[in-house]
Amino acid sequence: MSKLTALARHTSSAQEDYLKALYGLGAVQVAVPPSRLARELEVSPASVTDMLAKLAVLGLVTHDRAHGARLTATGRGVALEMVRHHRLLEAYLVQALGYRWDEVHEEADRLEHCISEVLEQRMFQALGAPSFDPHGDPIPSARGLLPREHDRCLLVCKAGERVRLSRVSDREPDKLRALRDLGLELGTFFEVVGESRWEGPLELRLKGRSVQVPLGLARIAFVH
Amino acid sequence: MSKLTALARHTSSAQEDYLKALYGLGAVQVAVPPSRLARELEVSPASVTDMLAKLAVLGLVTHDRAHGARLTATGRGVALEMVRHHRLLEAYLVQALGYRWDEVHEEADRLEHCISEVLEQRMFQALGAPSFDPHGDPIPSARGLLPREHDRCLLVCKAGERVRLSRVSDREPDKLRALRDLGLELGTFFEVVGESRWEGPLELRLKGRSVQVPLGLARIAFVH
DNA sequence: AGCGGGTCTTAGGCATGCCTAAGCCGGCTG
DNA sequence: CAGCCGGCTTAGGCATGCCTAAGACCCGCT
Repeated sequence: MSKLTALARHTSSAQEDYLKALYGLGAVQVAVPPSRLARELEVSPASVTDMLAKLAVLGLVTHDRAHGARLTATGRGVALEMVRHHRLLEAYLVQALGYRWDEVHEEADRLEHCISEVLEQRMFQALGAPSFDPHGDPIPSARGLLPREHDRCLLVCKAGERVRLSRVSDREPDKLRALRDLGLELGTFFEVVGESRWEGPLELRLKGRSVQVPLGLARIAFVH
Repeated sequence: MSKLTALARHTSSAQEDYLKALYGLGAVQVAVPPSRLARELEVSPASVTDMLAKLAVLGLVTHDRAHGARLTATGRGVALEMVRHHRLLEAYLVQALGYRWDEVHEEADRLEHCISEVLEQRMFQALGAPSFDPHGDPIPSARGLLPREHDRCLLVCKAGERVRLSRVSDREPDKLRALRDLGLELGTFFEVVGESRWEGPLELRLKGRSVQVPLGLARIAFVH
């Protein structure tokens, strides 16, 4: 099917962005309101209406006013291909070319639209068939299956919990840099010493040191 | 200047294609007729007129009806950046990801427009500052300087010459495959046993074997 | 039930990059 | 010297993807 979609498809990079965003907003399970998509992609609601109409004609989404937009099986396939490209690229840039985890998102966002299936394969093999990207997000397999993760946001952890950093949002480079500066990398083991109270920072004990984590950083960090 | 152009610029990938093509057609030294460019890019002459007008407004080309189009210093800079991206990508795909020399051109043509200067740098370093791409074309330095080559087309070699394959055109994958199948790789040493006569094949002696090279292949091969 | 407000869509426009068709222009040839 | 032919440009159109402004629609609240 990967080959079929690749042949049957002439998706533009804008279309791919919409599909990927829909996937990220959960449009496989639930209908996503256009306004949500517009905010996500930073375009006007009118543009979303336009594009959803086009994607519907292509059979990539279903769309009715009452509920919003949902991905079809085909649309989900294209979206997953983009997600796979994105995460694989992030992994490759970090592991093969020495990028830091806060540098890769933007680069991957551009490249994900223009790599071939061959290049995807070669990177995948060069990395030894990785399962996760540098932010701890799972890399979908070629068949589109995602290993499911059961992590929780650092924000909801209770004092006394001993956990490991399993995943971070890849969106905000500056926050990623800040987390690393605090000593938090993927896999870092630590104890939650103090929960957040009155929107104050969390306190962690990490390699013997005490670390204060502001709310905005805890929000993008996930543990298990 | 590399940084200046990168900032001052918002060149589209179409514009970059025109500039690169102009560079390839020698528009640094001589004026290139629009028809030549149209053929090269496989677009209509009218499209070329349109685009040249836009590029002229941006100060990237000069263009008058009498002579044709020439690159300005800035336009040459952008073109060279694309050439550098293209050749570096080709080198990277071959050396780091196991591509064959006939597989890289198309991939590089897409990627050259969307890699950052950072990625360019990292690939360059990962390869150990290479001077040539897998087809023997020189990789322009960041400052835009080209090591100049003095090779000759295999077609004009005389019987008895002992030479080394130094460069091949990267355009036609099937011809590249055929050359490799004949045992001709970059650096391969051989003797020209028989020149082409009446448009027949050349005959080479290569590692003790006698090899027939059709005209169409000899045309894209260069030696020194 | 009626109104208000937010959401979604329609209508009309703009920029990019391509096309075809038609006109212009200049140089070569009869 | 005139006419023709090929190359270049202009004019007008189309598709994509975005926008703003204005209308339609729905839901909840009074």
